[in-house]
Amino acid sequence: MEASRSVRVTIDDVAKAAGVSRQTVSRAMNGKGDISEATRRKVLATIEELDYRPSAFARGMRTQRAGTVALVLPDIANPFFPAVARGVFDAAAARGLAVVVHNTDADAGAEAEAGRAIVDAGAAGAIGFFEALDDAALAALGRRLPLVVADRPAPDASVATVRTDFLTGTRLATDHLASRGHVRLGMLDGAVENKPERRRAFLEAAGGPVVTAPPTVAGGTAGLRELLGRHADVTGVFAFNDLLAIGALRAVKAAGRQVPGDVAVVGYDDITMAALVDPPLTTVHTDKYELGRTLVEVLGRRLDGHPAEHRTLAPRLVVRGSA
Amino acid sequence: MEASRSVRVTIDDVAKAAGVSRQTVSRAMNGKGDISEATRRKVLATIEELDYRPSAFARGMRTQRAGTVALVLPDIANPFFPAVARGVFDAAAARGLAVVVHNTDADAGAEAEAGRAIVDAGAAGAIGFFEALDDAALAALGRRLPLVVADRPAPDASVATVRTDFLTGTRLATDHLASRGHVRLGMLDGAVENKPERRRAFLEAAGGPVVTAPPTVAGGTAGLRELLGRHADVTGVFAFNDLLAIGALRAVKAAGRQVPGDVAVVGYDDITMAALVDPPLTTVHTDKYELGRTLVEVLGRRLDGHPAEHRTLAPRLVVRGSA
DNA sequence: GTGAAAGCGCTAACAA
DNA sequence: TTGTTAGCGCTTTCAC
Repeated sequence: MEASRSVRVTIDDVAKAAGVSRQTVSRAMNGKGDISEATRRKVLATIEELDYRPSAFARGMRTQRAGTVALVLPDIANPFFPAVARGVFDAAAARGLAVVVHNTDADAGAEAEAGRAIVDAGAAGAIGFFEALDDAALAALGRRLPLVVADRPAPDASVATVRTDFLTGTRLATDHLASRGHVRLGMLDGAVENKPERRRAFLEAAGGPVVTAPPTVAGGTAGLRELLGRHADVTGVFAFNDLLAIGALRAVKAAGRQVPGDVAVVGYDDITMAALVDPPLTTVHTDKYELGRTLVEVLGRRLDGHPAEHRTLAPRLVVRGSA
Repeated sequence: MEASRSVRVTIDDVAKAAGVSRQTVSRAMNGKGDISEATRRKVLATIEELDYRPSAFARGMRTQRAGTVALVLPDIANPFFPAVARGVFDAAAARGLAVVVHNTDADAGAEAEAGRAIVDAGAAGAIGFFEALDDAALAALGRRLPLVVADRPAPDASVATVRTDFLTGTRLATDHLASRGHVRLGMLDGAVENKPERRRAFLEAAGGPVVTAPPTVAGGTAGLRELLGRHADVTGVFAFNDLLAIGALRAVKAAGRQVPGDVAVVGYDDITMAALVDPPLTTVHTDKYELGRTLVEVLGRRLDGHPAEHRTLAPRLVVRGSA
């Protein structure tokens, strides 16, 4: 008893079995060109019967396009991105698209290399977070295939975008801190390329000292120490993301001070962890799943021949215990 | 001014430019067959010069194998998996493999469908967590392509495995609780298919009541209430994973009782969140990144013609505040 | 509405 | 060591 020799069922086998030509089979399965309902049905039945699966390679060779979309992101281990990715996977699966993930660490070289790999692979399109690549390179990529970028301005009319409204989100945070009586605010900004909006919005809205740190828990701890060390009068802290905010929370507590009594902290993103730390983090919620879903939706419309769209997702403040 | 018309550079263009045959170009870039060092260098230089990129489709059509590996997992939004995925991405990138991710929600139908898609796409191999698919179907998949499964016994000699040692991990947890003076232990088991090991190990090692709940924070909260409601004498709780454990922590605190004073909790996995909750979670650490890396390594050896291997990763206990 | 011919770009097998 | 031949399975003309 041996494993069944798997000889590939080709379009010709189906054609022969259904008593039609090869192109008729192609027409039946792709729904293109004129074909009588009767033949169509017969062919489809034969396909089913023989369990025929068209070769992605052969098809790609003709069309120069695979049924694959690329998802580019800095770090899947950063809790913001899995939630986005989940939205991408679900929406892509619903459209019958496979998703190839490229992890770049927000490195310009890695992002460029990912772009090259994506083009070489003949992906139907690409979506993602390009945090280091310059506009020219991004626009060039957008000329090679349908491209939707997240949380970044379009470098080019051909590139679609989906953005979360940082300005509003930041206002939400600083207004909340102000409403709690904090007059001197500080910001923990993430050391991330191409993301000046939150800082700019903070400076406009509240105008306090800004310390830059890696967007991690450890970065938040170090950053907060530096911030309060240099500006002892700061009582309200706005962080670039929740990881930084959680680090800040820990630093405040470690210094023997109270949150939010002595120092209030507001984060950004509302990652799962935010609700579970002590005190629970007050943060600006962005719908990460929806962001992922929308990226695919916008790409899908692009694939269907529509022009590049630009969507914006509205954030909202979630008040918990930290501010 | 128009976008540069992108006419594809083919192997024939390179051959012509280098003054050799098409096959020689193929040999030069794939390092197969005999070729003189001089020609090889010349061809490689020409490739560079023309910026030639071989067509993945054409290559796949000949070889019936793409430079792609599939990663199958239940839910990228569950914090255990991003860490594994990161290890997979890094190791795959180092081998020049692209990674296609299939999110299955541990649903048997979705896992089967993912398998079909993987085979159809001509993936070089597949790795992942099949939590619902039966052994027969898994073995069948393993016959179609190199397959490495995580945290599950091999269904077949052709299927390689990488597992974390649940038995040892569970012992570590129950022994620790015992050493802290807890005589009556309970377990919060995850409602997950094909994962009886932790429960079995718990029953053997400590033998207390087991409550099953969805492996989430909410599940842990509900599960702990049920556990303590039915078995008031339980003072030490072992959870299937950290999410459940964190939920349990919250339930204990919500009931006005102390952790670890009244009830001690030990989790499993050591997700990032574990160190950040209050009290910090004592948990069994498994190296998720290493798991992902090893999955790719074992697949790579398979791809290089070696037989299916079986690796086991050792867990270790991380004592924090909750037990 | 359907079929025949052509060819996408590559590599395995064989010939030189 | 290098070149030639053949063909992977599909879709896009174009003819009927």
